[in-house]
Order: sequence, then C-alpha cells, then structure tokens
Amino acid sequence: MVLTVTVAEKIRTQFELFTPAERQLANTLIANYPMAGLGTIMELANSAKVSTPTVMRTVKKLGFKGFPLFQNALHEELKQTLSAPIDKHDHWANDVPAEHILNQFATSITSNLRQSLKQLDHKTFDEVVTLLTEKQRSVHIVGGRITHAFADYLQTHLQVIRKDIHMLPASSGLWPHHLLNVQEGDVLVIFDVRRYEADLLELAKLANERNVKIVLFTDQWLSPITSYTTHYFSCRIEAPSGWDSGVVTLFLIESLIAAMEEILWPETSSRLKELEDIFDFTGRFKR
Amino acid sequence: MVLTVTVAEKIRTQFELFTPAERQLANTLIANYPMAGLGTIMELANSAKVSTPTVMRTVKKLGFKGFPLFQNALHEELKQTLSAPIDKHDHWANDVPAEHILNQFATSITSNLRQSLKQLDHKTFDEVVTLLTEKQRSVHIVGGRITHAFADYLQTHLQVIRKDIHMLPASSGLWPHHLLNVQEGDVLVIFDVRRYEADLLELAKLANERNVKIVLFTDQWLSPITSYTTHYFSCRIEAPSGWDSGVVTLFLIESLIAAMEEILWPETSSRLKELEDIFDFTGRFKR
DNA sequence: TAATGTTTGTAAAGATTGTTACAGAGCTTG
DNA sequence: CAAGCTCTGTAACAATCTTTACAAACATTA
Repeated sequence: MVLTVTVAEKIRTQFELFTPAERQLANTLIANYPMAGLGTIMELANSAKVSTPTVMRTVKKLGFKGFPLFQNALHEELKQTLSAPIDKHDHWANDVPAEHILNQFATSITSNLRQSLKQLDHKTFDEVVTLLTEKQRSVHIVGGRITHAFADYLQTHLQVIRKDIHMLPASSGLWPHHLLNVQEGDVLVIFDVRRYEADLLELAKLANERNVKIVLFTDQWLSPITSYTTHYFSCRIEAPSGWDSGVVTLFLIESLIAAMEEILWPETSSRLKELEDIFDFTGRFKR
Repeated sequence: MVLTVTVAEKIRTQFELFTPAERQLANTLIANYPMAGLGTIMELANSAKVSTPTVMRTVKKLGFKGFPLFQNALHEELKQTLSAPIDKHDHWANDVPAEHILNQFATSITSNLRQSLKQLDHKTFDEVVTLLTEKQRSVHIVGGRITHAFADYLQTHLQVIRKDIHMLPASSGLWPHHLLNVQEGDVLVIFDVRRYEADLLELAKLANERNVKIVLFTDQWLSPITSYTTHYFSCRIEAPSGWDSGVVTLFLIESLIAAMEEILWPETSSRLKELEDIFDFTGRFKR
C-alpha cells in the first residue's frame, strides 16, 4: 500500500478552501506534523484552540470518513517515515529532494545566521539600539544598488516608531546636497555589501568629518567604510548561487526594530494608533 | 519532563519477568517499534495475537497506570525522534542571554522557515520558476506599504537575469494606467501580507480578468488575492515583537532568483558581464 | 437595517475503547 | 493424580472518545 498523497499535501492543496478556524487548525497541524494528529480529537482541538466539530469538519473536507481513519493515514505515513534512512529526516522541505535548491538554501541560510550571530558583539547591537532611539538624533538611511531595498525596509518601519527618519535619495548625485541637512550627532545608517560602492565610501568620509555617527551594515569581508565607524554589523551573505543572500541582514534589521520598539513602546503605540486611524480613514486596507 | 528511560528499554530490562503471552506481545512491540503501540489496545492485542487484558497487564507491569498513559509515553518519544536537530540550539548568539531579543528572534525565524517550507508545495515553486523564466512573458512586480521593499529587491535582481521586468509605481492611483502595458500571459508578482490592502485586491481582480498570471507572496493567513491566483507562497511572519518578519519572504525570493539563474545562466552571464563593464566604466564601484 | 447564508461552538447521543471481574486452561508439586 | 497455583481469555462494565444536531455568532448582501 503506497500512499501517493500525504495528509500534509492534502492540507496544502485544500488550504484555500478552508474557513478561518479550519486554517488555524491546519496551521497547528502542519506546524507540529504529524505529532499533533496522533492524540485524540480533543487534544488536537485544544492545541489548535478550536472545537472538536471543527476538527471533524476539516478531516472530512480532507476526504476522510472519520477521525480514526484520518489518524490511520497519519500512522501509515509515520511508518514509512520511520523506516526510511535517517539522513532523510534532515530535510527542511518535505517531499522535496535534498538537492533541491530550497533545501540547499535553507541549509546555507541557517549556517549564515549562526555564524553571524556568533561573531556579533551584542554590546554593539545594544549600543546601536540606544543610538537609534535617542530622539535628539535624526536618523538618515542610505543603501547601495542592491541594498537599497533594505534601506527602504528599515525606513518604512522606523518611521512608525519615531520621527526624524530620512532616506537619502537613490541618486548619489544628490547626497552632498542632502548632507547639509545632517547635523552633528545625527545617525547615518549605511548599507554596503560587495561590491562596495565608491560613492558610499565618499559619503561616509564626508559624514565622518561632520561628526555624524555612522552605523554600517556590511558583509563578512567588511566594506572600507568600517574605518569611519565604530558600529558595524557584518552579516554572512553566502548563498548557493551566483548571488549573495540578504537574509541575515534583514534578520538584523528586524531584530533592531524589535529592540527599539520595546524601548519606545509608549511613543510607538500612540503613533501606531494614529497611523491606523489614517489608514481606516483612507480605506486603503481591508478589515 | 525529560524521559531518560524509553519504553523500549523498559521492555528489555523487564523481559525476563514477563509471562509467555506477555513476551509475545513485547516481541511484536519491539519488532515494530513504536508504530505498533500507536493504535488502539485492541489493534495491538490482535497484531500480537494476545488478548486485550494481556496488553493491559503488560502495560501495568511496565509502570504505566493505563494504556493511554503508555501511549502518551510513546508519543513523547516520537516527538523527540522527529524533531529536527536544529531545535537543539538553545543559544544562537554566544555570550548573550537566551532572553536577549537576538536569540528570541533567531528561534522564531528558524521556526518560521521550517514551517513555511513544510507547507510549501515544491511543484508551485518549480512552476513559478518556469513562469518567470519564460521570455515571452513580461514580469510586473508590485508590493504594498511594507512589502514594497521586497518588490524592489526582487526587481533589482530579476533585471540582471532577464529583460522585460517592470515595477509598478508606488502610488496605486497609477496602477490602472500601468495595467494597459500588461499583456495577456504576462506575470504579475504581488506581495500582500496583512493588513491586506484593498487596492492590491482590486488590482489582482483586474489583472485576473485580463488573463494575467498572478504570483502572490502572502502570509499564513492568506491574502484574499489567493482566489485570483493559482500560484501563491504563504510565508510565516511571526516574530517576537509587534512587527511581522519578512525573513522567510526574502528567503523565498532569493531561492527563486537562484533557481531562475540556474536555468537562464547563459543569458544571465552575458548580461552580468555587460553590467560589470558599465559599472567599471562609470567607476561607481570599488574593486 | 433586515434578511440570508456561513461559520463556529455547545451539548447530547452514539460508538468505540479501556478496564476489570471472573472462570477455565495449563502447570507444578506433593 | 489432585490440589493449588499461575496464566490467559471471555464478556460485561465503565470511561472515553467520536459524531451529530442544533443554535448562537458572525459576516454578507440587498
């Protein structure tokens, strides 16, 4: 008896047809698969915070006549999984060959993350958080050709958290002009990964001369800008492709934002509320 | 609660104290461990060709108060067996307390990644790669307020790999105008995570009516746009903060790019070379 | 805002499972 | 070889689980 379609696959393909409560169930089931489905229907319902009839309905939608039959299917899968060689367990994406780009990428990225974090000095992290939360300092953000998107992302989030967040224009020709608005003591966040951009280096040099605090996001080979700054993050960017990976960089950005939010929560919460009100008014968002 | 002694070990150490029928049971249990113990007490009794009371007595001899408790023990063991070795990392960043935001974030993100990959249908992934590499299709990219940065990132990379990559303007007022340039059979990549934006939904609807292929990046709760598309990626975005995390989304984008590059390498390599030449000429980059 | 349809949980009925009492089969030993 | 013991299964009981019916909550549409 060979099962061509796993329960997990069934869930995936039918996910859209599910109602909200059913999706919640499906998510917890997938999140803890297949363990979550091995107990009683009540245990499953409780862990997904739904009622037993919801489980019942979901199971029927998946094509099983009743919960016990659903459970049997899981048992069958488990039997096959357990009898398979151990190295198959190490897959990230199930039902996908280990050589698939997804699995390769997942392995690379976690390795990058682990190494970057090992190398990261948490004092630097905490100090940068402090720098960015001090309200008397304006924050200016600039990125390069590739890293422009990260600058954008950081700006979008910081703008909600606090005021005086500025993004430098994409065109480097306008930077000198913008530099006039940068005060001594302000913070300039620079993204620069290989290949390092000459314009950014020039910008950093000028900013440094004006006693601007520079926070640099770079890669493990370190942009030359490091010589102008005391605070930099080196993010591992290796990926199994011709391209570099920005996952670790994004991770650090989000961690920074989270840490800042914790500190500035009183201010953030009111800003967020205002923002929501505005969006509600404009009707741009659903629900 | 750490189980230092597995059920299997208990059985082995007590094997001599068992009666013939009990030994028969123990043997089938060990022979097919732990699967045999996951069904009902009757199923176990049948497969061992003994009676249910015999199972009962054996289970009690092993120190369990009842059959369900015995089964729970097996479940616990299974959970530990099945949980990937990645879980074992208590600390990501060294010399940093586990409660530090960095460690919390790292744990969340890997969990998100694992869960998203579990749920991801690799056929979808491969099909999207195919869609995006077919040269006769133009590719249009659009993001929302937060996800705009991802749209930007995707565009920056795709533009190197192939031609006919277009990014929709940030202002949704211009979208209908831009839609005129979108041909039947083109691909529209949409980023939409909660809170889902009404303008994007409207855009998706219009695009769908024009027979445009829509590829959607959304979160685990699925944007309503899913109803207009056959290809979507649901990325887990939970983070230990008031914000959502885009790390998994970025991961998928990069994986897609890597997969596309592999296919289009001949074309990409020449484009890359041209690009380098241009940059060398402009002198914007440092070696 | 009312009407309609969908979604969801409560609670009770029904089915199944787990447990126990007990009796007979099989051994052992005087 | 029979008394006494252990071992084992049948069958009834008790507990638990699964399923269904129904009504409240919710969203949707006119």
